[in-house]
Amino acid sequence: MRKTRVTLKDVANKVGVHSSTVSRVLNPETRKMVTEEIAAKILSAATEMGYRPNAFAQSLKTNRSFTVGLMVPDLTNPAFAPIIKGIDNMLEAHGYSVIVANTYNLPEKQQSTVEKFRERHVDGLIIATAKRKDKLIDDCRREGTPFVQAVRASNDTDVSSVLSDEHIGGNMVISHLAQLGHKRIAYVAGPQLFSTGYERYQGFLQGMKNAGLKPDRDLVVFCDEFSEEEGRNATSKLLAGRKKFTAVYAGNDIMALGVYDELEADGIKCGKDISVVGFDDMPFADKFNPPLTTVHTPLVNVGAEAARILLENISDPDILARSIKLKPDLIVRASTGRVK
Amino acid sequence: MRKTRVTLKDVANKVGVHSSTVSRVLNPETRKMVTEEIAAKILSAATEMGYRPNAFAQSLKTNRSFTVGLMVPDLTNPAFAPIIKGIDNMLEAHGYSVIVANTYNLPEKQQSTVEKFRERHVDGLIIATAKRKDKLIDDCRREGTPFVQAVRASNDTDVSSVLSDEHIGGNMVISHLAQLGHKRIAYVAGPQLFSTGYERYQGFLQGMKNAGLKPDRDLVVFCDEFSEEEGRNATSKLLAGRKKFTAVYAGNDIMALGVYDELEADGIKCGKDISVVGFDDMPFADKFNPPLTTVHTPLVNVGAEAARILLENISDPDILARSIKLKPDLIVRASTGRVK
DNA sequence: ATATGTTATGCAATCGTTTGCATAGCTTTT
DNA sequence: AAAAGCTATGCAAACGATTGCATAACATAT
Repeated sequence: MRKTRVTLKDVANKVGVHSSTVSRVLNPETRKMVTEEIAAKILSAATEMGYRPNAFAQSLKTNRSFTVGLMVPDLTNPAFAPIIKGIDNMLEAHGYSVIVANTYNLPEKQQSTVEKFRERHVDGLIIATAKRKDKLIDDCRREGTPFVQAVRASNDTDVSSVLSDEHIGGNMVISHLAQLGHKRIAYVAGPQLFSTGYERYQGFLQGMKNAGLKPDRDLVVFCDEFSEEEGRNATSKLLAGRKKFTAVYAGNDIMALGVYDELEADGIKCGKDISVVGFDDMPFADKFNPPLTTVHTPLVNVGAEAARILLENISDPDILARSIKLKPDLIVRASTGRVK
Repeated sequence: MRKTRVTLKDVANKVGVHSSTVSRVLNPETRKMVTEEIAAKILSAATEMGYRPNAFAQSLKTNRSFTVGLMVPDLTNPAFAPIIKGIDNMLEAHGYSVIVANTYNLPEKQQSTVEKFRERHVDGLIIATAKRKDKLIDDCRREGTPFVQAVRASNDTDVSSVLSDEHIGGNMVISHLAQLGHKRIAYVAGPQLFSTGYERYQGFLQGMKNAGLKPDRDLVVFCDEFSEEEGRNATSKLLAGRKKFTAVYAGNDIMALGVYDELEADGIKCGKDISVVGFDDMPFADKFNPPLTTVHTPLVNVGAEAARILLENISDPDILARSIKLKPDLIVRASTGRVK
């Protein structure tokens, strides 16, 4: 029951010096100010007594918490795990801790989360919840705490962000499908109020153009969320329409799963009768039935880069905003095939 | 650029009272000590000025951080997402923030993480990394910070834990398989140094006994980690052996995926030729090929209960340790079928 | 009118660090 | 040997909140 933690003063008393001297020794930057012999004595006493600095006291004095806040919509979405991993690994290596919060796409939740983070004086924020137009981002900018957007970004040009290049992804998908002979390609679009939903749709349009295909308005369905259910709904709408299609390209892998479901329910074999493509390459996308052809976005790297930029921004608050788009890859699996 | 945060003193000056009065008003417990009229004035001034308490200063004084540390082996494992969600939701509702750390099953990492948490003076710990015999748990117990184990637990009886009831799970699986006519059931065991690996194996043995079946030593393979690769290796060993088997029960879903791979590679149809069962019911287990019959462990609840117990333990440190085992369910899908 | 009790507020110490400044104890210069 | 210059350490004031104690101000009892 050693409830009483060892403090600077304890160490100081033991060695017979003043606590400020101990502080200087324990801080690498100021270590050289004190006589080597004494420093050594202090160091050994500190480790022997098991001294650990009190992070509160330090932070209170220095106004740095070595803590960053991370906002994600819902970490039950498996695509976020690799992102968090990338963030965590990068930050941890620099002595930072990460506080995670789910916001479930609820504005109030987002607001309260930012306030919580402010109270805890996080040194920076990573925001993976932004809408294309987001008051929250304005607030954050005004407030002054360094932050970077990851995965999704608002339209603001003067804030840093790390995304995957959704346009290129779209191009790759369509050119792949076109090569397989597909012409009538349906698009199941994610929510357009998120950059992912919007940009991927733009990528689809551009890809069609580049492939010399004309997107059919009746073969595009917009969804309200990136969910299986919305994927199913969209697909049933497509099936109910009178327009034929030979391939479905979905706004993300989870929606693609919904597409699978609804097609199968209609007796249609995914990958044989109709090709399906997703986006993200979420974990286990290769295990689905059939294994899903999808755009692999380097999720771990998105996280890591976001963290890196944030660190730069923390150490130099006046650095200019940077936007990074990471190149995705097309992963061809069994859900796409030559048009019948 | 409002870098300067509003402090208690600022509010006090504005209203013309002392900062201690403001403190009392802002703290619900002591609000009644001050005249209503003044309290109202302070309250409105505080909100108007946008006062937010400085968490460090508070924590320094009160020795409470309203922060808890969470250690997981690897949050890339999709099974952990729901657990974290359960934890986060519960703690958040009580004003706590969660700091997550991956330890990748590395003892040094675990050690350094606990130290980091100590520095940050977390009010409690949730540990999902424990081995059956774990020095770390001893350390934590000695140290005195409240903690609870989740998912996995050490053998210690006097520490709290929240697990799923692995034995019952095993029974359900075996009785299901027996009912389908399976007698020669192989077991791909997870690492025995984790309670999950060990208890599930015990559950398998017990289930066999209850079903009047004799486990065949040659049909049990022990793996070093809960990974697809180990699942594959184990399966190839089983296939190489001369003993026939009609079903494979794996220590968790991820290993079951490895089993799938290796069986398919051998031209064996999972669910038809050989039945396969997993454990956990990880997200998207219903999307695999074939959809996986598995033991559903209530992951969100495991997290939530762990958090609840921790909260109790924080508010009353002398409370006695509690161990909760949540009842799992068998989810029958297409990976199991009548024996051929 | 004085003594007593009650209550609302202020004072000041404290939590454990960090850090600018003062100073004691040297060394070096002249 | 006195003056000047270093350097290593200590002193004490922060940081922003909480809280036991003192006290001013008023109400009540005698």
